[in-house]
Amino acid sequence: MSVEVKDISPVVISRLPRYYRYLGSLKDADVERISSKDLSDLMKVTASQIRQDFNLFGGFGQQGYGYNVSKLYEEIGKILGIDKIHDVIIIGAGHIGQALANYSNFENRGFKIVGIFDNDPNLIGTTIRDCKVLDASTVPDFLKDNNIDIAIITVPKNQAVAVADMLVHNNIKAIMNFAHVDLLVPDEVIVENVHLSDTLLKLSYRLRESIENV
Amino acid sequence: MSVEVKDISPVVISRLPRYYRYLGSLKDADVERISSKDLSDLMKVTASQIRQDFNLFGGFGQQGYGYNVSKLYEEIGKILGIDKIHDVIIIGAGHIGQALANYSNFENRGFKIVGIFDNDPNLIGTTIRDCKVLDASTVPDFLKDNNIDIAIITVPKNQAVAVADMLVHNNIKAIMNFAHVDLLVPDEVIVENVHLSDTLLKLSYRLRESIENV
DNA sequence: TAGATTGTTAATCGATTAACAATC
DNA sequence: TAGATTGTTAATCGATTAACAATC
Repeated sequence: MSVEVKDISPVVISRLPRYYRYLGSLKDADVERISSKDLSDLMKVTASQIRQDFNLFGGFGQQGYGYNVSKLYEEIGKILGIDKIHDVIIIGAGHIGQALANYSNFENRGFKIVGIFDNDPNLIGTTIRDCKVLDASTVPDFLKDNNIDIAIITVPKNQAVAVADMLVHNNIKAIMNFAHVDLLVPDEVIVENVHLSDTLLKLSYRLRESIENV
Repeated sequence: MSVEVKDISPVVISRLPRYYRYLGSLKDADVERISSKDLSDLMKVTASQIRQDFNLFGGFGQQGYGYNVSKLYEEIGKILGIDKIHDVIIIGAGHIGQALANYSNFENRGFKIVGIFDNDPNLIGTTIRDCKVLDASTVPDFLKDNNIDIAIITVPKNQAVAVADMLVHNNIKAIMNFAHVDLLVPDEVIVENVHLSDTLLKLSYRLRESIENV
C-alpha cells in the first residue's frame, strides 16, 4: 500500500476498456480532439460521467478545448496496463482453449499466449497456432521457469477448482476463468470470470420479459 | 406493458444465474432447505441482499424455516426462462463459433444450436457437431422458416455491425455478441456483449494495481 | 410455546447526474 | 476578449445493508 491512488471503484474500471475502444476508433479516424459532450453522444453515457471517470486518473482534458484523442488513448492504455506485454498460459486445450489461443485480439492488446496445457493424451503434442499442447502436469515447472502472471482456465468445471488451486500454489497472480464454477482463491489472486451460460441466462430473462410486456 | 412486474434492476438480474448455479449444486447434494444466512456464507453476499433479491419475485421462503432448495431452484429457473427450449443460430463459424457450437452447457440450459453460418467457402459445408455450416446469405430465409429468437454473433468486428443489421431486419429478438464492437440496434432488441479482450484488460488493470500496491 | 428466519421498512452508503466556477 | 468546455462540488438517485416486526 505505498502508492497514492484513490481506490477506483470496479464500475469505473469496467468502463475503461470501452472508452479505450472508442478512443482507438476515433484515433484511427484521425480525430484529433473530442469534448465530453461529443463522446457522450457517441457512447450513450452522460458527459458528466465521462468527465468524472477521466478525472479520477488525472486531468487529461483542457477547458474550452476538450480532450486530445491520442493523448487520452495513450493514457487510458497505460492505466489498463497495455504498455506492457503479458505472457499468458491456457489450461485446457478443448474448443474454448483453442479458440482463445487463436484469438488475435488478445495479442493486439499485448497478451501473448506462451503455453497451452491439457491432460488429454490425444491433445498433448498437437499444435495450436504456434503452440505445442503440453502435459498439464508440467505446469508447475513451466511457471517456475517462466515469468507468467496470468492463466486462463478453460477446463471442465469439475476440474477447474483443482486447477485453480494448483495455479495459486505456483504463484499465479491472475486468472481468467471460463469454467462454470466460482473459484476459491486467496484475496490477493485476481479472478475475472467469463460465465457464458450465465450471460445466456440473462439474455433469456430479458427476452421473456420483453415478450411478456408487449 | 400489460403484466404487473415491478421493474427488476439489471444488477439483480445479473445475480440470478449465480443463485441458480448454487441452488443447483445444493440440490445435487440433496440439501433440502437453506437459510439466507447459510446461503450468504456460501456465496459471500449478504443475507439481506439474498432476501431482498428473492422477494422481488415473490415470497419463496418461510419464516423460521428458510428456503426450500428445489422449489427455489425451480422458481428461479422459471424466472430465467429455463423452462423453455430456445433455438439459437450462430453467425460466424470460426474458432469461437465452433467452440460455442460444441459447448454443452448451453444445451443443458435449454439453448439449442440449430444453425451455424459463415461466408467463407472453405467453411460452408463442413460439419460442426451435428450442424452443417450454411452460407451466411441464407440466414434471412432460415429465420423466415424457423422460429428463432436468439442469434450469437462471432464474426470479425468489421462484419459484426452489418450482420446485426441483417438480423434485426429479419426480426431477431436477442443477440449475444462476441465481436469487439458495440452493435447499434433498436431498443427492443436485446443485446448481451461478451467482450473478451475487455475482460482481459480489466484483469490487466487490477494486476498492475495489485503489484504497485504491494 | 420458544426459537428461527423470513418479509419488509428504514438507514446508510455509493454512484450518477446536475450545476457552475475556473480557465483555456 | 468571448465562447467553450473542463474539473469539481453539490444534489439526486439507486442499491445495499441493518433492523425488526411478523409468523412459521
